[in-house]
Amino acid sequence: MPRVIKHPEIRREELLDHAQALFLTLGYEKASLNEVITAAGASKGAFYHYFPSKEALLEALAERFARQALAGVQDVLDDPGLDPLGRLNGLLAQSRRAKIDTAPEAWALFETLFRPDNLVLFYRINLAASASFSPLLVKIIRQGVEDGTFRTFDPEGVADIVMQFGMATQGVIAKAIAGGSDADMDVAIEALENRVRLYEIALDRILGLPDGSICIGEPGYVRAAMTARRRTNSGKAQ
Amino acid sequence: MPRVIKHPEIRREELLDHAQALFLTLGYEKASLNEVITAAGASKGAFYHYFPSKEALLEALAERFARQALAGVQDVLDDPGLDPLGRLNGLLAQSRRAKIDTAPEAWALFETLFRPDNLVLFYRINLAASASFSPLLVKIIRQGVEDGTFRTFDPEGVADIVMQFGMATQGVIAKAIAGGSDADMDVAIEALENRVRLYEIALDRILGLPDGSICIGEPGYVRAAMTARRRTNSGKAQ
DNA sequence: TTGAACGACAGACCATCGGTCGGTATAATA
DNA sequence: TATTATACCGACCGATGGTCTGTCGTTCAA
Repeated sequence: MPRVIKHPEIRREELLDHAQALFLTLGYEKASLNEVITAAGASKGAFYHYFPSKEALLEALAERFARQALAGVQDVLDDPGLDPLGRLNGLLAQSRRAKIDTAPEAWALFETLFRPDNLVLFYRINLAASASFSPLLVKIIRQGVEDGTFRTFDPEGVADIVMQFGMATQGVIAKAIAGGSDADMDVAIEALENRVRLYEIALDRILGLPDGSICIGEPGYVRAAMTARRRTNSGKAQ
Repeated sequence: MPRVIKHPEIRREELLDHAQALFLTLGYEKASLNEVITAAGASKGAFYHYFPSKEALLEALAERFARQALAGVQDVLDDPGLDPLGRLNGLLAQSRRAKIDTAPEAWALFETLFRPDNLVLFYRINLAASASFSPLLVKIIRQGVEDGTFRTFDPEGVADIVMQFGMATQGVIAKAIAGGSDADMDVAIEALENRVRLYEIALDRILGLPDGSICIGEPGYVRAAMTARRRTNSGKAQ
């Protein structure tokens, strides 16, 4: 093969792109480095020039995901007109929105990210996401406690639970997507709607808020978004 | 090597035992099949006679763990004198007890099970445990809803959240164990106590129970158990 | 008592994997 | 231009999970 020299950033991104595609379709363990390398049109030497190991590639990929997720809620984070409750609700709603009515490619991503094969990748993304989100959540909750809107004896614990809830809804959404038949899908949507309500209730309580303060999304929102999505998909299929 | 023939069940258990030891100390990926096989005093042929793949070995190991966990709460499950709330509390307390003041070898197990290396194994165990516990939880919750002690619109969702809580406390306990210094340990214990309270509050709420109904353990219990444990350990060390 | 059938086991062997290394072409710097 | 540093190449390596052929011992029908 002729020698090809690219801008380091581009080469690195290409490696990450193809790693992402292959890790998601085959799973981290089953996708071999050689596949990633040839798919990216690079060589062993090039790869190991950028990443010290396959593991490091996974790590970098997880960080990139986390960075993107963080960027997606940056405006909610920066908005100076939001009080702690508003910001928390905004965060929850935004993360939910990002999962449900997002671009098709990201949608497909979610679909695959929850396959058992992708356990490792998923876990690393969660870890990276937790590392960047948790401190922000803690800060918001602390602020809320100070100004009296929240009431809790364990801000870190609450932040952890909020993260958990986020992750759990992802799992439920994944089930909803993966469900084969329309009936499966309906059941999954119902489950997701219920789960969101459950989380709202629990969060209200552990934050010492009056009922209905935490509002991740209006009832029926999920169903509406999902059926819209389904129409688009079947439209494409025809 | 001379040919050794053992009773199939014994051979299988031996393979599982040594796999457990090696998977836990080295992690699933880093522990090689050959190591497991030689440790168990078997051969490649023997191994592949019992398990179709390394993956299957992991699966079988996870199932064995789940079975043991289930056996640990069997009495609570069977006790006919318990109402749904009592049974749920018993389950939560028992699972918490099993984690904290258990036999030293199981304690060491917990210590290692949460190392990042053991992600895959841990996940498989959780999966297997969820598969066997969730239906039982759902049944209990349904019963509680019928006889009016619980009030919820989504028993499955609540069951899922209960499972999640269980898993999450495991993580917090692991941190408490892993914490190096006594100060770290104290912080972790504090965090765990808080987290347990948080869960109790949240569960009370999503089950429509009056405050204080869900009681995973009296305040201070964790600290007491942990310091007792610590004394034993330092006693041994001297 | 034999011998076919089968379960249990042994271990040589294989493709492939992640990772290494010596080397080369290009860019940057002097 | 000379020298160094960067980006890249691909042959090569040991180890790994997995396969395959074959052997030993038991069982049980004839």
